[in-house]
Amino acid sequence: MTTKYEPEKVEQRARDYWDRERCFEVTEDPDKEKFYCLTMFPYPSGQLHMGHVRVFTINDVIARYQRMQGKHVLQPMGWDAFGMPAENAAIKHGVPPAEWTYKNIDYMREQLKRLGYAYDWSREVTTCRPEYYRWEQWLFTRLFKKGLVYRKNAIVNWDPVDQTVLANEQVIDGRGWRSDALVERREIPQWFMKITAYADELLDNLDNLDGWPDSVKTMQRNWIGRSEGIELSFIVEDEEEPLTVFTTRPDTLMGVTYMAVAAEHPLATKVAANNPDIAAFIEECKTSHAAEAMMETMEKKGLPLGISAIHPISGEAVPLWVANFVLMSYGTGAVMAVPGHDQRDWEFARKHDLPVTQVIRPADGSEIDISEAAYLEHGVLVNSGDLDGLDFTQAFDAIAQRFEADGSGRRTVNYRLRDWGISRQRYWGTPIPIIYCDDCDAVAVPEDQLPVVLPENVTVTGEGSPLKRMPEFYETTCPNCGKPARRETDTFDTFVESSWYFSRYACPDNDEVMLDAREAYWMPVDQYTGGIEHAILHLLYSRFFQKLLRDEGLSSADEPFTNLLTQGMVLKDGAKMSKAKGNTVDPQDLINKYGADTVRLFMMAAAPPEQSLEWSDDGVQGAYRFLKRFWYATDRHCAPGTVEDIAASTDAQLNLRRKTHQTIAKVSDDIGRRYKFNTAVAATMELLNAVTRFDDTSPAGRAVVQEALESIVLLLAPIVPHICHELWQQLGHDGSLLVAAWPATDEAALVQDMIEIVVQVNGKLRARISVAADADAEEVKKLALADLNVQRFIANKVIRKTILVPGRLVNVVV
RNA sequence: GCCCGGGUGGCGGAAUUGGUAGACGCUACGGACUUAAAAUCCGUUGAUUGAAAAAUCGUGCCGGUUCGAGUCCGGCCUCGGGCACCA
Repeated sequence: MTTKYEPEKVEQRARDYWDRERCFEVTEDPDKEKFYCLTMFPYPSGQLHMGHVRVFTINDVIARYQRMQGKHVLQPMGWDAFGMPAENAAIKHGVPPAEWTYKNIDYMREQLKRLGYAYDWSREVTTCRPEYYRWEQWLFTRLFKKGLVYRKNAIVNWDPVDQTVLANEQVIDGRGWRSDALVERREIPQWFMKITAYADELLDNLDNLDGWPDSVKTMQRNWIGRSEGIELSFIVEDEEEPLTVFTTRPDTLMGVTYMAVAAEHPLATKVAANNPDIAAFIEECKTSHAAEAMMETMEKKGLPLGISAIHPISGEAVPLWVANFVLMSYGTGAVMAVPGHDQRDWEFARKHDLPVTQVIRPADGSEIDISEAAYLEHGVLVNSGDLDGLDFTQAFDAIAQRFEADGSGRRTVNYRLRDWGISRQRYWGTPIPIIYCDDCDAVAVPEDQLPVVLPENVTVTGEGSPLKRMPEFYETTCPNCGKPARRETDTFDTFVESSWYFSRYACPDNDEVMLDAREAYWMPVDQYTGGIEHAILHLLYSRFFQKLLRDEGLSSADEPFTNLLTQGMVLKDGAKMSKAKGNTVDPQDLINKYGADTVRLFMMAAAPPEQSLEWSDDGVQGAYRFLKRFWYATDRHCAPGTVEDIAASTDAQLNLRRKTHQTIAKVSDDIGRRYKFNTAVAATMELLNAVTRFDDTSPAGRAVVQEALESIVLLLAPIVPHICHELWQQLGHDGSLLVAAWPATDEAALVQDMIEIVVQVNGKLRARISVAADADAEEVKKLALADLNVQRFIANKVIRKTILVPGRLVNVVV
């Protein structure tokens, strides 16, 4: 008699067991080897989407596998609970963001539990709770006193109708997403964290992150963008202040034919005062988008300012332009243009009939035509007076010395990385703990007045932050002088919360200190898994925060994440699934229909973790069918009763045993080293197929099947834990599968007498031959040449050479 | 525009260090079982040629290195991610 596979019931029983036994709650145990296994925590958007299921399942598989390896595994879960969607929902439905968020969290927590993830729920962290964000407010005030946070003006997207600051994604074709008004660039004062102070360490430490993908490290290196160059000053006619520029190519200095400043540059502002054309141009630049991608792709425009700088070597006048592609926030807001040796300068010069001068020639003496394109390579200087003939390094040094001698320039290092602007003019975020006093300026909220609690019962309209309309929030007194003062109403960028939550999981209940001794036990995270879209910002900010925490004496770890796995996106219709695009797929339907194990299995079988995965409803059936086959195969095998331990003897029995141990070896490598869960699933499917085909109910045959099925249960336990929990007991085991050890490969079972060798002639496959596993090279070649089909292709030809790849192939070259 | 990835049958993917291209699964088709359907089981499934044995072509495009290239090199095309206020 067979029992039906009913995933709903099977999974309920497994979950009840794990809950009852508190299987996944861990405490610090110095005698055990810890393994901290973490995914990027989710934003509580309402329901889980396929991207969540993918990343959480990947991480759960690793956590459960490591546990079977005997590690003491911590896998926590929490909520990145502040953010824009809650405000958008509030505008749309009139529900306060807090209420909406907590409701979503409750629903999504149940979904996660239904999926059977091995989380230690006792450590749950929710970033919108004061007991969490108070500590980042506290850290902020410490950094403020240390000088690592400061205030300066920065450009934002301003919606003049809604009277509010817009995120880049809320600007659509230059217009506000709700008001449809033309968006303006506006400068407002904002708080910044000095990430640039750690630029070199963030860059250098990448070399030690062996457990990170090269692609992510490369992206971060390029993002930091360290470049060595010279900062030098040009005297501007009739101006007191010289114009300072940074260049990595001082060797091209004699090729400077014009200079350009940003629209926001003081020189441009000054000229605009008496020049309506320039004023209009600057005004036009104000309506452009704040995002760099937009700046880089828009048409390069500029106007001559009508004033000139003096070339510091030749003494010639160099015309000054204002241009929309020069960024005020990068470098000095001014550039020297060398159209002969910079492609963008070249194109701009062509368009505006500015002279193009060649000052570099190729070192190999080849001819170039500067009128066709800019020559970008390093070479030898020409048309540069006494610098002619120098190479790049010599010219760099000569020019650096010349400027350093008279104090008008210096060698310096420039970074593409900018300081991190953390102010947001939004309500649903951590209040920035600053008080503004007319006499004392900006004052940090004293420690004993923290946290600054965000009021949760508010109405959000979409026109500015509700905090600005709440005197009961912003009216306060100066902690310094006691006079009436005003609280900061801006909140933190939500990346602040996600930059240290992984440490807080170690001690989420501590209301005395930010981090305690438990942090030292668990940190750093051994395995961090998350989307590739976070390759730069979140991961770089988290690395930065780790260094801040270390330098505050709160942690001893230099880096937060030892090993990083970046999973690809789940795409729908070729695009990233996102709340904004509304192309999400709700996995709940699939869970209801097939159970969590089927969904987990399908996600793992469909693609390797690092690749993006185009979502399709097909294929889930296959995963479900496999689990049913697995269930019935075990059921059928167990029905006759106890299995005796009898050694395999027939060829078929030995073959199945070999397949079993080949599979153990393969899956161990796939999960433990390669993180290729799709091929691990395929291998166990092959093994089950072999079990199903194996037709031998003799005592020895049943013993071999018992071993094969037990192996499948153990190998699949991390991926489909519920069904394995039940089948493990059915196979006669009393204890929990969770404490079972990962299976070991029996090398003796892998031994084969005969192996297959491929025979090629001139690299083309012509035959497969069977040879003794211990046959020597000559014997294999002899057998290869003796094959009839091989003979057809080498007949009447001279064998020039024979290549033998031991155990694999022979290639006969004729 | 710049940086980082990807492109293999009808589809998702496999091929781990330059050595059998298409494992495993899905779909489709054929068959078994059934009064019937569902479920399940068995078989076929890159293209072309062939009765078969087998042969030729084939991993986005063009070229190169090699006895041998999906894999390495050069140049393109195309799709995806990131570009600092989506998370």
